[in-house]
Amino acid sequence: MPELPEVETSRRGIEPHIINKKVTAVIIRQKKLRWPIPASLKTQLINQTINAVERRGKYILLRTQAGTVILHLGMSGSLRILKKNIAAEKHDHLDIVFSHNKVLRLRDPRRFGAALWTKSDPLKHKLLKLLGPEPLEDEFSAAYLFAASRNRKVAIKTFLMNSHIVVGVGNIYANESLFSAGINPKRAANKISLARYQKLVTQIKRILKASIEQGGTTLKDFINEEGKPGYFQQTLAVYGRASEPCIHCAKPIKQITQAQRSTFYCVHCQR
DNA sequence: TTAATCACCTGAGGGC
DNA sequence: TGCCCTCAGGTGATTA
Repeated sequence: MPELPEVETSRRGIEPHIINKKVTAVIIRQKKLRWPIPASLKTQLINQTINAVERRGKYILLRTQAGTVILHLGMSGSLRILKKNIAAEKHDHLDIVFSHNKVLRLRDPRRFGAALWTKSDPLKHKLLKLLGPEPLEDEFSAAYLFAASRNRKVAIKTFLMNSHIVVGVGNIYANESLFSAGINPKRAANKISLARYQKLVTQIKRILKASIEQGGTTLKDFINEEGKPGYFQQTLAVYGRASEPCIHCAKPIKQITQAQRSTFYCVHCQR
C-alpha cells in the first residue's frame, strides 16, 4: 500500500529512465481507475518530452511542455520501467512508451489509483491545491501542527491522516509515529501540548526518512520500480502486531478501528 | 466548518 | 479442493 516513502521511492526509481525522454505512444488498457483516464492523456502526451518527475504528497507529476500527467498509486498501484516488448499482464492498465524503447507501466489491481492530465499548473489542480505541507519540509513543524489542531476535537491519528493537514502520513506511518512519540491515537488533537507535538513531528520525519532510505514498506502489494519489495516492514513496531508484545513494555499491542482504519497501539506506553 | 460515513475495487486469508 | 465471506485501505464526495 503505497504511502509517501513508497511514492518517493517510485519517483526516484523512474526519474532517471524517463527524464528528457520523448513519449512515442500511450496505451490505455483499462481506463476505469478511481477516475477514468482521460483521452486527452493519450492525445496530448504523445510526442512530448518529460521535463521533470516531481512528487506532491502521494501524487507523482510528469511534467511536459504541453501539460502534466498526475499519477496516484492508490492502494495497490506500482510503477515499473520495462523494455518495450515485455507483454502486459493482468492489472497493467497504462503504458507510457518512450523513444528509447522503454515503457513506464502502471499496474494497479484494486484500481484505487489515478492517471490524469492537466494543461495548467498541476499544483492548482483541484486534487492538489488544498493539500497540506510536505512532512519532510520545514513548513511542517510542531508550531504548525499545534496551531492547526486548536479547534479540532478529532482523534490525533485521524487528524494526522487528513491530507489537508499534512500530506503523506498514511495509516502505517501514523500508527508508528504515534507509538514512537508515546501518544495515544485516540487523544483529541486539541488536547496535545506543543511539547508533545514537537516529539511527534520529530518522529514522523525520522520514520519517513528511514523508510525512504530503506525503499518503502513491503506490505502486500507494494513493489518498487524494479519489481522488488521494500524493507521497512521489518522495523514496524506496532502496525499489524495486534496481541503481540510491545517492544518496550511487553504488554500486548491493542487493535481498534478509527475512521474505518485499523489502529495499533500500546495502552501502557501511549498516553 | 468540522466530523463521520460512503463508495470505489480486488487479492488474501480464514472458515466450512 | 473449492466456495463464500470478511478484511484491508487512500481519499474525494456526500451527509449530518
